[in-house]
Amino acid sequence: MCVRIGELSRLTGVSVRSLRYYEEQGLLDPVRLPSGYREYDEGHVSTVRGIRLMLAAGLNTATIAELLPCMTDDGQALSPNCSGMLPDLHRERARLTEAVTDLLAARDALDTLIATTRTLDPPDPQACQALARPNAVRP
Amino acid sequence: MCVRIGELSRLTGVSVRSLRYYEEQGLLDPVRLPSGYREYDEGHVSTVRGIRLMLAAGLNTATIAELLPCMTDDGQALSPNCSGMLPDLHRERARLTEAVTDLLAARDALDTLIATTRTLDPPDPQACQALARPNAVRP
DNA sequence: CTTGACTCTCACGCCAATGTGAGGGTCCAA
DNA sequence: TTGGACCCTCACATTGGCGTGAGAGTCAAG
Repeated sequence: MCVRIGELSRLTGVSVRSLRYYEEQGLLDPVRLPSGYREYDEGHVSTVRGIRLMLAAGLNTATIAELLPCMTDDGQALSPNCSGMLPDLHRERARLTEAVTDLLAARDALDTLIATTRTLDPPDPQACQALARPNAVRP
Repeated sequence: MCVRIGELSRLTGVSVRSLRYYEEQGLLDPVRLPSGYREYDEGHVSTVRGIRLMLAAGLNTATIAELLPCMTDDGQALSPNCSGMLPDLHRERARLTEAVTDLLAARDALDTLIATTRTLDPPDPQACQALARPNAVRP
């Protein structure tokens, strides 16, 4: 299987621009034809899927670049291939957990606002001038 | 209580630059002395804390600017002052929930990677070139 | 009055991933 | 051979929260 960048883009749903960017960041290295065209194979499809997964997890390209060499293509996706990357993975996991904690804390704050608002439910909604002025701040 | 920006920065642990930025974004409006100096009070301290909480939760300043006018300072937490914001609050709550879901999904993906790595535990650790690079983890 | 700490307002820089567009080659089918 | 689809390489723009520095004013202590 030999595809050029446009086809790989279609296969993966990732923009051509992003594919070139991943290459620039050392995440992909397609074969170059004499014309300068990039040529990819099935392995690259899996790699791109792995990249997207990790990006979605909030990892940056530098981290992904470290992890990729440790992964092998099992035909469907990438799976890790060496245990040395475990500390990195755990670190990233901790980061995600912390992010979740932050979000939940903020959501709790929102919930408090919502609950209190419901119980107060002021008889004079007009009292909140801010409703008329989108950008207004504390009066 | 009357503090200027440097002291507020010390009280909140937020940089002077950030405090000015929050003002620029409509999140704070300190009194201005004739000299042009900003002057803050205790209420601003709580406001800044609220801002940091929401920023940490991934809300942007525009959203925070919408929420802030509906809060009053009760010393520790912030409580709502108008019910007109309820739909917005619910919308933000939903967004936060979705963000949490996404992060958890990403974390699950990471967990899968971690679990697979553990079980594979390759017989040839040297195969992972990443381990030899400066930024690599545990030698 | 001087000095030094503090403050002010611009205004440019940075990061990260990606969009966008210019200007120009390549390939293939009609 | 031509035209249109595809590809190339720059290179600048974007978004948001903030760092940083220049040039200048303010203020209180010595």
